[in-house]
Amino acid sequence: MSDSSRSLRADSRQTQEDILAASVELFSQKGFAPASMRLIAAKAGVNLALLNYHFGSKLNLFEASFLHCAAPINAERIRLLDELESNVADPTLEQIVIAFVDVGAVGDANWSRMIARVFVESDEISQPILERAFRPTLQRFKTALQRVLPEVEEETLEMRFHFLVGSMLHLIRFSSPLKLSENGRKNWGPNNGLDELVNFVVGGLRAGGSHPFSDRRVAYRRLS
Amino acid sequence: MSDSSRSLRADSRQTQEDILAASVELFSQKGFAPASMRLIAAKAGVNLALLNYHFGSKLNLFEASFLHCAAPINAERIRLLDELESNVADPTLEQIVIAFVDVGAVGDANWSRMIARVFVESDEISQPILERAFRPTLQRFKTALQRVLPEVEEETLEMRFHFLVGSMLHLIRFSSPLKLSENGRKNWGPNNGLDELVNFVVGGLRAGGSHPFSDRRVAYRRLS
DNA sequence: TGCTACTTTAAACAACTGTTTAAAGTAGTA
DNA sequence: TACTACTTTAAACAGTTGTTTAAAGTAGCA
Repeated sequence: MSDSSRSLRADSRQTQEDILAASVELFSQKGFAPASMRLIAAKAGVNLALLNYHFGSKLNLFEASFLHCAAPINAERIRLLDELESNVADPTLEQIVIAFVDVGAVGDANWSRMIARVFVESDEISQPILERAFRPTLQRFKTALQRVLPEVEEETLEMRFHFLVGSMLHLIRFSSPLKLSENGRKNWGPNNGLDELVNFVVGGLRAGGSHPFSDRRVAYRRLS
Repeated sequence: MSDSSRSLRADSRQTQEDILAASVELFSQKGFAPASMRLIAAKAGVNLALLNYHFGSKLNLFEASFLHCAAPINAERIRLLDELESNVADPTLEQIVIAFVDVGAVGDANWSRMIARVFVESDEISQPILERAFRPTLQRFKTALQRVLPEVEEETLEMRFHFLVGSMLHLIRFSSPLKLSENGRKNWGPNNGLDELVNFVVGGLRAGGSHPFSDRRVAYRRLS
């Protein structure tokens, strides 16, 4: 069973790769429910039953598709952070953010869209998958961020990291923002808006505000 | 047909309200596809055929559910902004952001989750619905933001507004961030993290960085 | 060649999907 | 009471869903 020279012929591996490529494309574009097994099988050019034969169930296939994209992306993130910390005396906040956010270089555009998709599936599907896949990476970056932002409280930093992820996922989800004017789509410039994203989240992570929102809101509402 | 005293008895209106309440709850929690018409009908306590009778199709019901939540929320946003601009000589960036972000006071928690859900459905479903419902509100706030942030270029500001929306949706989607440590969920403090969100996006909107990302990345990558 | 383990196939399964239909029910009007 | 317009109901429609099954196919080994 574990003898790799006898089991797993070349055809089987190729089949599994074809299935994964097709499912990543369809899951990332349509989401879990609308991407049917038959659609995936057709796009992969394989028999329908092979999906269940090789991956067990649709949910397993979804998780496998996610890990197929998330693992190399997170590995690259860690690699960039390692490289940064071993080569530079004092990594800047910007450099750390870039190492986390610039995931487009790994795989194709569908890979990051696949990850973004998992974040918005219903909790039963996404929660267990996400926590296992991302905790180590998030922990590493949190530590790195704490070093360059010692003045930010730990809980505040975690939330700001959370917002960073939200901005990034939103950028991945939409190739362009909801258009504000009538005349078509805006030009996103170079890097698909990544440079603007970095500026934004660096500003957010560094934000100084510490007044509790509730006080300000009360004060503001009393104006009227 | 437009005679309101004859058509639309009380029972019919009640039925439609029950259907809308149930569909908002199920659509917001499960998304479009997994929330079946039968599930919605059961939760509303009405006959299955009434959903199509009153709303035409599932997609129409989805759109109606969205508008049921989005319209009052956007109205409240505009109202707060109007109030702000007519009562205060120079509204601060923080006040404008709060007027946009503090949507929890309208309806219940499902309302904002319903809106967040539409943003992550597939493009065919969400794109036309979103643009029509949000363009006026986004335009108004964009103008208000431009006034307090004259130093930020228009396109940059639009993108930063885009990231603001992403952070907000992410906060709505997750009641708590992916936990970074083993010991359960973090405490989100008062206002469900809204105060932290405001600090973060205000910092991001004010961010000074204007160096193009591509240059920095090249420089950074050459370090290794 | 016969044997074994693995892979692929077409067909079928039961359950569920959104939607429609025709009939029954309801209430106000003439 | 008969008439009208509107609402509700149970049942059925045709199509799709994920998954399973039994048979056929394939390749390496004795």
